[in-house]
Parts: sequence; C-alpha cells; structure tokens
Amino acid sequence: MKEFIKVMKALSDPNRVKIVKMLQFRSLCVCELQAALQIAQPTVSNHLKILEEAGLVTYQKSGLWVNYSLTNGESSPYAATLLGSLKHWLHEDPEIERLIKVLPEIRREDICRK
Amino acid sequence: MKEFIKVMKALSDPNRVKIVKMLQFRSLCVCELQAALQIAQPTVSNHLKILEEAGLVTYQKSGLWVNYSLTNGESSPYAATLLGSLKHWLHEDPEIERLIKVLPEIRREDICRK
DNA sequence: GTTTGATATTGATAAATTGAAATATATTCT
DNA sequence: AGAATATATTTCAATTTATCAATATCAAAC
Repeated sequence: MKEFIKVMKALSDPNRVKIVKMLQFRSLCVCELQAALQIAQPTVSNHLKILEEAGLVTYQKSGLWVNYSLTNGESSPYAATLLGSLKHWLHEDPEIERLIKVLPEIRREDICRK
Repeated sequence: MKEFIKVMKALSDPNRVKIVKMLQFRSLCVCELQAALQIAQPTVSNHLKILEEAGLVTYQKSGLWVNYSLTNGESSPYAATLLGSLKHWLHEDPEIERLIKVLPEIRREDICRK
C-alpha cells in the first residue's frame, strides 16, 4: 500500500508530472529542468527526489551534471504502469505542449555555464 | 492536467484506496464504509466526495441510504484506467485483505438501524 | 589546494490536506 | 407536522506539502 501511495503522491503535483512528460523525450539535468519549469533549483531537486523514491525516475552522474531519466519500471510495478499510461496522456495539455515545444531550445551548455 | 491531478490526489490517501477496493466487490452505503474503516462518518462522506469529483465513484440514492459504487469510467479516462489497474493491485495488501474478509459480515441492517 | 559551478540539503513559511466535533439537510415513519 | 435516522456540510486543529533563501557538498579546472 505504502509503495502505491508513494507513486500516486509523486504524480499528484503538476510540476512533477511536467518533469515526467519532459523526460519522455530525453534525459535532462537539474538546471535544464529548472530553466523549463521556472522554479527554484532546490525545488526541482526536491521534486526529483520524490519521483526517484517512487521509482519513477533514476539518475546518472556525469561529472558535475546529474542526468535524470525515466526508469524502466523495474523497481515498482505501479510506477511502470503509470509511466506507460503517461506516454499517451496529457499530450494536448497546453502547459505540456508549451514545455515540449521549448525543450529542444534548452541546452545545458547555454544555461549552466557562465 | 487538472483532471489528471484530481484522480491522482484522490488515490493518494490510504482510506480512499480502501474504499475503492471495497467497492470492487459490491456497492456500499456510507455507514457500511464507516463501520469497515472505523473512522468518523463525516470523514467518510468527505472522502467519497473527493472520489466522486475525480470520476472514480458514483452514487444512487435509495431512500435514506446512499449507495456508492465505482464508475464505469465514462467521466474520466484517467479514472477508468486507474480503476482497471486497481482491480489487480493491492490484492495481497494485509489491510485490504482484512477489509475484504470482514466485508460480507458488514450489513447496513445490523449497523445503521437502531 | 583553491576556485568554480552544478546539485543537494537545511530551515522557514504559506498553503493544502486529513480528521473529528458540531451542525445542517433530507427522507421516512408516525 | 413532528420524530427518527442516514448522509452532507461546516468549522477547526494537527499534520503534511510546496516553495524559496541560505548553505553545504562534490567534482572539475586551474
């Protein structure tokens, strides 16, 4: 039950859903997500932690960057199913559409490096 | 997005998930749910309202009683999918198992009428 | 080793959520 | 109409959550 609730709660926040939808296209680092969502960096990190503990996302460190991506759902069957459904859902949501549209223009080289 | 979040939030509470799992077996009135969950009646009513607004449950008035049941998912594709998945999920959860076990013994005639 | 830059953690605060007690509504029965 | 009863609504306290500012961590470059 606890595991199920964790997944549901993780997907009960619009910003976290947006993160998942963006990660469907490619893996992203924290600063790229921050630039897309326009919220504070610690807030992004916190959301990612909640998504990770629910088994929805995973990360890979690459030097100074941390690349987040969707899991294959090994850790949680609930996460796996929801991630599968979310591939088809919210495609025509205006906020999601806008995010996906600007996603190609968001590159860590332009954002993070000074 | 809002509609999706509503469904996720509705299923983010253990008591509401328990209600859904019980309604998989038969429709139930508020006092039966209250007896099973052992929480205050207004709390049950409130949970039911949240589930209803998410498109997960519906009700039918029958005299003094209000019979709640699961929707067929017409109102929300998200609710429909989640209800479908929940049929297979949480079967072996100890709390759910206990509830399903006592469900046949819970009859409104024995509980509500004085 | 010191600096730089990306990310994580901590602390504080406002908003949302859960649950219960009190009250209101509505239907049935007398 | 009035009483009884099942459910809904309101109100409030306790807890949780989302967010940001400040700080800490940690890897890379100099």
